[in-house]
Amino acid sequence: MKYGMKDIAKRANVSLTTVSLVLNNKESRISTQKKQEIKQIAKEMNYQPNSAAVLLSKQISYNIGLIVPDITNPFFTELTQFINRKLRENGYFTLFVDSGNSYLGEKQAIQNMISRGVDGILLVPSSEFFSADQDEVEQLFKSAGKPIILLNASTDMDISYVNFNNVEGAVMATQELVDHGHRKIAFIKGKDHLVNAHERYQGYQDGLRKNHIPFEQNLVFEGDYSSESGYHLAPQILKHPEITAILSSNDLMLFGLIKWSKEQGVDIFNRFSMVGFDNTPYTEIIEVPLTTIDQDADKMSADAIKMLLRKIKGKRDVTRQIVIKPKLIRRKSVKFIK
Amino acid sequence: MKYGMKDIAKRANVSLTTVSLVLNNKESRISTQKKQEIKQIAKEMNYQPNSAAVLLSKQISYNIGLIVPDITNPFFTELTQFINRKLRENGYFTLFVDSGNSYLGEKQAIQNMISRGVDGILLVPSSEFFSADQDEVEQLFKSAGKPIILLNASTDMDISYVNFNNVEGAVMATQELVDHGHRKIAFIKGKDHLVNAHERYQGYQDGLRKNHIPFEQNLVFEGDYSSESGYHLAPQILKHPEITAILSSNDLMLFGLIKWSKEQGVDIFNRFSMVGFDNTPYTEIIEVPLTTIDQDADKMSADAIKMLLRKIKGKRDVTRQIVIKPKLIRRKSVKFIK
DNA sequence: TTGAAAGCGCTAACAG
DNA sequence: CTGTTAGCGCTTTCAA
Repeated sequence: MKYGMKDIAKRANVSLTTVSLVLNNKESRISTQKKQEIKQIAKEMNYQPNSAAVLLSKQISYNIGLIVPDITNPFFTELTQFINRKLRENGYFTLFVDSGNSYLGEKQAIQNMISRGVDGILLVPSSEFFSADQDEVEQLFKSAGKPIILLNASTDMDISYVNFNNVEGAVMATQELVDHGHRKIAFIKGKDHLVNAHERYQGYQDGLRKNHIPFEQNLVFEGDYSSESGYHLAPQILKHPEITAILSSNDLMLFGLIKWSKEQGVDIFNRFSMVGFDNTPYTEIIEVPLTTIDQDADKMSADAIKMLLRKIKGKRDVTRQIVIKPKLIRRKSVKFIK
Repeated sequence: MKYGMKDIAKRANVSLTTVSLVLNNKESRISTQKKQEIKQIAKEMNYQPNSAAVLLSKQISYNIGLIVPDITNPFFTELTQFINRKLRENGYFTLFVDSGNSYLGEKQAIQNMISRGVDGILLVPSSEFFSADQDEVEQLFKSAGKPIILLNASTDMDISYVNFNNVEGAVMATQELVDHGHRKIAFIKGKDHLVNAHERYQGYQDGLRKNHIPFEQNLVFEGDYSSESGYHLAPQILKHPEITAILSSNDLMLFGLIKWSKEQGVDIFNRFSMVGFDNTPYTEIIEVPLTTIDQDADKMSADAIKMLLRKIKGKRDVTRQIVIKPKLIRRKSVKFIK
């Protein structure tokens, strides 16, 4: 059986108000004795507040929406786990949606979440997000009426976000390769409209320039961050005998490449030096552990949550953006050129 | 600005009821014209129903709770993604919680979800779940007052579940190894109280017996399904020169073993034939692709959802259990003994 | 120190 | 065919 405040009030011979007051630890001059008693009864009856009712009257749900493009991507998996835990520690619950990497999915998710009364939303935008009509997006955000924060993305729009410094990361990665004597470095990029993809591409070019290595368009290959796309790109890359190293916009695409090589019996690790992006966990168990750019997902999440909770608590926080420094993790996939 | 039914009613010069009726597509003799008009206005005002209010009056939230022990485990990741999508297709939203593999986490999650008015819960129990007091668990389920279904687990309690036939899977795996000439087969088991772990252990023993191979207690090692536990078990296993093959209760523990070997420079793939459990995606990109037992997570999820929605819709469904046949996926980690 | 009552946005009898 | 009204469970102002 499910009991409500009314039942407790009856059992304790007090009014509904009294019960509400003590169960919410509100300032009041109710005798300590009565307080104890009421709390005791509530416990006995296994009282659980009906949050729909609370939401309706307080307009606070203690629910936060989380939208990621693809939970299957280990980087997002870790992020989700961390956010879920952190939110719970702060008394919030997670409404989770995997947008299926589509803007439509994101839009529906946002509207649904708002309709469900979330107090705020953490959005890791898909690659489609930024190719959607900017005005529509801003409209969507405004009409939500609740704070929404972007993770793992930057934007010119008047929206708060926390992101990594992707340019810097890619420069570091490129430098690492150059330092090992590589000059013909292939780059696997993501779709252009994704700001992160763009920035990593930018960093790759900057890194080349810094070292006076000419940029060659035919050494860049475009995937979509999925393992499959790396898989499909593999044969094209292998066609270039001059390439000695590969920098990939993320680990996953490298995994696809590796899978293909495995199937074809080519010794990819011997053929190329490689560095990835994301420091995805499986990077450590593959044949030769991958050197990669670590994006501290936990820090990003923590910052985003802090920001969101501040906004929720009504601190008239202006739009802010946080940019986090990436780190190079050296493992075994980069070798000196022969 | 956020508009409600009242605003629409005012704008359309009709009563609240009328609006509610047409927006919910209820049987009514309201002129088609008025219906169109109202819907039009609703669209213009970007009306989004307040689901707290709906829930409060209808007692239906169209929210389903999903609890998994560890979203980081690729098997659960895939499950989560599938469930999330499937539920959305059915008009439901997912309240997600990573229980951190603890019974306390699960209990809190359940209570929280109920308090938030979910219509039902899909629970993938942690390894702690079954070591909790059975009576308390049954009590918890009863007091929830909403249908709860177990995934990836079996139980004697009066609870519906869908699970794989783990015994059969483990027998198949063992047989595969035996068929390749192995007789000294190590087994990495999970914690005993987890029924699945127990069943896989059982299957391993059955498989041995069927082939008249004596069971040896000192060839079995206990982990907890995490990659770390495999990592820690590695040195112990390597101490046994007689072992030629390893059957692991899941892929993850094998991954841990591989990681350790990598660090120590031992050629683990050459040393042992191995078969895992779960057909986790990364199984394909590691040095030598893993032979494993495939558990069709999508089928399991689909069955569980179907079952749950039936219960929610009030079909007085009795407690039912579904058991799914596993499949052996042959890759490269099993070789004939020399 | 405590209680009555209005209201949050929507649904569903019941009346008209 | 459409409107009135009484809740759903809880919070909060105001009064006692």
